[in-house]
Amino acid sequence: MMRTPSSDESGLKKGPWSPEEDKILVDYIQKHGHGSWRALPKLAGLNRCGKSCRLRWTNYLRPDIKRGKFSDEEEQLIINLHAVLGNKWAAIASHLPGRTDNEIKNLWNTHLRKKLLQMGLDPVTHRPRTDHLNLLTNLQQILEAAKIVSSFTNPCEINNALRLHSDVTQLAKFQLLQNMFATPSPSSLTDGFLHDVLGFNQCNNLQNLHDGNSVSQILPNFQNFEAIQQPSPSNSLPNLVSASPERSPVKAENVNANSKECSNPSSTTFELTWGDFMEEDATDNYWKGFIDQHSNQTWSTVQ
DNA sequence: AAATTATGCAACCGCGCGTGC
DNA sequence: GGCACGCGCGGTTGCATAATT
Repeated sequence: MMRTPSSDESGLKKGPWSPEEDKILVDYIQKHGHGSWRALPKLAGLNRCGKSCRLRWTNYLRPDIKRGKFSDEEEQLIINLHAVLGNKWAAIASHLPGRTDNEIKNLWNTHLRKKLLQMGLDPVTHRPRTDHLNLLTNLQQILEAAKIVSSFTNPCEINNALRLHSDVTQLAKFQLLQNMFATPSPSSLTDGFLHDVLGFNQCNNLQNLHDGNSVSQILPNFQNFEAIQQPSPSNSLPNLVSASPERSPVKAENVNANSKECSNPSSTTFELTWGDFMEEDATDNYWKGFIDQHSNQTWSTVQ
């Protein structure tokens, strides 16, 4: 780990610290305090710059440092503090005894940032994401489903799978719009975006209308989606959802009923729960398993 | 089993701020 | 006011290790 030991043009050592160097630094500071960091290396007999000594001490050698895995409580505290303070790692660290700004910054960049993204939250604003990248992620999952659909040979399977695919597409669109509506004057909510990406026609003035309205007030065919949207205590949602629906059984036919953009609005007969959609990874295997299961059991009755 | 890719994290770097002259 | 210096912060790097192919 770390860099290869080396020295810069001034002859000072750089890179990882040896146990001997650590001991010299610890011994010196325990005896004399750090005083002037700039003067410390010479006084202690270290071939390092003062900056390197300060970093090594504050991030690793300080006796009050707490090492080891962050607890769930600590992680949640960091997320909460980050929502208020932003990337002020030192300020955040001051609320977590024994943790350094560097450690917290690393934790954020390697774990917490991804965690928020997976929850459909923007790691900068902590608000639901409305950017195209998130949409593309959702659409990618839909395309994965479509890929599986295309592997079917039974016309009945294809018909039912396409209906499911249409429902999921509608759901993704609905959630994207809902997140956009939650943002004051979202820059991405343009007519071009709505037409080209979501396929909506006659969306003039939607940008102006959105403030204070719910999605379904403007687009009535999404009423049934909105009816099932509820806040969720869960913090582990796949990218498909940005808003947080609670696990609640809903018949697929309800989803389909008002989906005018669905090529075949007739209802399906199988039952699915939103939990099936929301709380599993939308992977090939997941979709395959999901579709296989339903095609084997109830889909075959739909002709 | 080997090669490749992804991840974690200690350490470095540049910049801005505060302080003293 | 302007300059120099020291310090601390946040962003980034690059290596070791883990995971995947």
